[in-house]
Amino acid sequence: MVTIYDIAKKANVSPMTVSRVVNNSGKISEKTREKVEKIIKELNYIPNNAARSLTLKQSKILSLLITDITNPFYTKVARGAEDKAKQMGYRLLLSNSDESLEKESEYVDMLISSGVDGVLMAPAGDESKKNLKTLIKNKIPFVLIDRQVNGIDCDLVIGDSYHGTRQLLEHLIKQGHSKIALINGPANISTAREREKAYFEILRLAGIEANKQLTSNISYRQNDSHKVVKNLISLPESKRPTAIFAANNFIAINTIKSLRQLNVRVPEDMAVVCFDDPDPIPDFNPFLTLAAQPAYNFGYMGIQLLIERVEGNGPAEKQRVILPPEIIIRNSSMRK
Amino acid sequence: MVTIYDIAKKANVSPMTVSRVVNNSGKISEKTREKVEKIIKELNYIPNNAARSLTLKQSKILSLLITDITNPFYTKVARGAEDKAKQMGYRLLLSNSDESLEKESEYVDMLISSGVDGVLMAPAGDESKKNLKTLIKNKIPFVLIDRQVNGIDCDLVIGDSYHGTRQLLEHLIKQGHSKIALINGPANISTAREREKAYFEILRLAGIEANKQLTSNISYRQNDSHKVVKNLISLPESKRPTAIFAANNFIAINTIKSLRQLNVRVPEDMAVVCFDDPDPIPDFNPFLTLAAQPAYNFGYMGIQLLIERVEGNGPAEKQRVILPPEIIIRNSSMRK
DNA sequence: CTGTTAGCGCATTCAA
DNA sequence: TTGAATGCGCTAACAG
Repeated sequence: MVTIYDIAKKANVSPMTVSRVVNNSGKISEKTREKVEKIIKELNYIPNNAARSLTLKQSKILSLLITDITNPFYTKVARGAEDKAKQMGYRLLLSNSDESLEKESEYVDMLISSGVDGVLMAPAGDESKKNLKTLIKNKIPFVLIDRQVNGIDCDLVIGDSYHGTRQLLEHLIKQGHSKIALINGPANISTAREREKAYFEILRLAGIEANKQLTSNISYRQNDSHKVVKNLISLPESKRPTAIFAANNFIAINTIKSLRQLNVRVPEDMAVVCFDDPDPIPDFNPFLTLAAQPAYNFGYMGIQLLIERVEGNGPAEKQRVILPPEIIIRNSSMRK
Repeated sequence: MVTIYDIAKKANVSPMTVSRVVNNSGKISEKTREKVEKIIKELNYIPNNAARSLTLKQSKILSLLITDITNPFYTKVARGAEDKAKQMGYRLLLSNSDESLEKESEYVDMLISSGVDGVLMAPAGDESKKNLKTLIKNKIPFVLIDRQVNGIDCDLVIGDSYHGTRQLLEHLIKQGHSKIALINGPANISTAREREKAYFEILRLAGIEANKQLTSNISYRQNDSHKVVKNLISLPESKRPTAIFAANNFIAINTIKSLRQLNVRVPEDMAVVCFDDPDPIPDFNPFLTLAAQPAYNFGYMGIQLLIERVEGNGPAEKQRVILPPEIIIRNSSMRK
């Protein structure tokens, strides 16, 4: 490994001078700078970050802790986060909590131990509070994306569940649906709670009586929908829904898979709408009606807020960025 | 920040003893261990990795450097890599080269500077040789996945382009196609070269005269296919292909998009097959006929080989793992 | 079984 | 404008 000492010796200067050249700090004569830089190139010197972060107490590494890297939503978040981080001279450590609190907890410890400067996190659920407290105790700034956590006041980049839900449901209602089921994510995740609240409110405003039998909570990522779908289908005709509002993309896909297995046609027998595009390439399967969230921006803006905190030039009060979804109406919800 | 010194003082032992407890190394009396562990919990001590890697010259961080995080193929690779890394007590730094040599080069410098113990990498192309040489110079072990690089002898986990191509083409031929176009990835990527070689060989074996006009090279990830598709379509009927072999999932999707825009029906007017599933959730759109590669295993085994190298218990000779694809025949290639 | 010494590579502080 | 001393938090090597 090449160190500043090697450079220093060869250049006949002190290690400190080399450090100054590398970091562009202090005053250096043009001559020595050139001499040192030449040798740096010659020897292929690359600074040792472990040493640097030990002295500086900062690593220029940020962490993105998400819950499901296979979900195109988070994949785009990662893209945005990475781009912004790179642009600002930070590296990004990407981790995956798998919607598991324990995994999240393990990762948080890892991250602290790795000395990351900040964490951009989609919390696994409300119980993530414990992990966030750990971050606070260790003075590591964090920004939450996509989901909030009760009792934690911090910078946020979230979507607008209310308006997304509203537009989706109003579209269904306009299509003539009044029995609309909600297959929701877990109740301990803020987005699910918000979507459920909006669901009931909007039905009420539309003069539709909501039926608790039509709502359920399952995982955002595992394939738990089959039983739920079966239940819905087996309801007596008078109660059976004609439309399903799936709280996210994976639930929607698995729901449609289940419906197909049960020989229920979409959209003829059942309309389906959801949040977030399941497709890595947009518009390839122009089928699902959905509320597309600007995932890339969740990541991009999230990192931006985070870096402001890390570098200490953010405003005193916490910032809440709310990004509106775009409703895309396609076949899965259209009466033929 | 809590250090071993804080623990040591409170426990009335030496820092070294604390270190031993933390690392489970050496002999420690049950009594002192308990005492120390209690205080560690009490003070919420988390080891400082920068310091540790500075002394140990290893960070327990591996890097996964891929070319496109939005591609479900790599997303699954990341999953596999992460799972194996975690299981072995390593963390994973995930980076994205965007198929760009310069980005890759920047990342390689970053990684070295971060002191990663090893790199699992899908090289952007043959010119990645330069970046790999940098790794070698810095004595950082690496394993290549998905793609090889001319002139670099190293551990590999790759797919079987020949057999995948063969099965795909034989299927098309069995369907009665003889004018089969190849829309390939860039010629400086090994998978593209291998698929092209296989393409010509298999056509020859089948007694089909290949026509260079029917083959082209575009990017694996950008949407470059439109012009190519247009050209193919505008060929005189006697030369116009009836089937397209797309070298990867994104090319296939973009190709189909273009075909739709040009009012060419798939599969009625044009069959399409490709490598790799474009869907994050398998079997949701049971449409594309494809050679599905075991992406998860690319990552999982890649990390396994890498850790063997990192820890110095790999075999002397380089290991080449070749994972066969699974052919999934669906509608996009079926004559009605 | 436990403690002391020394040094990993770098940048801050102070001195020249 | 440059350099020397010092310490960041940790562990290997040695001593007791």
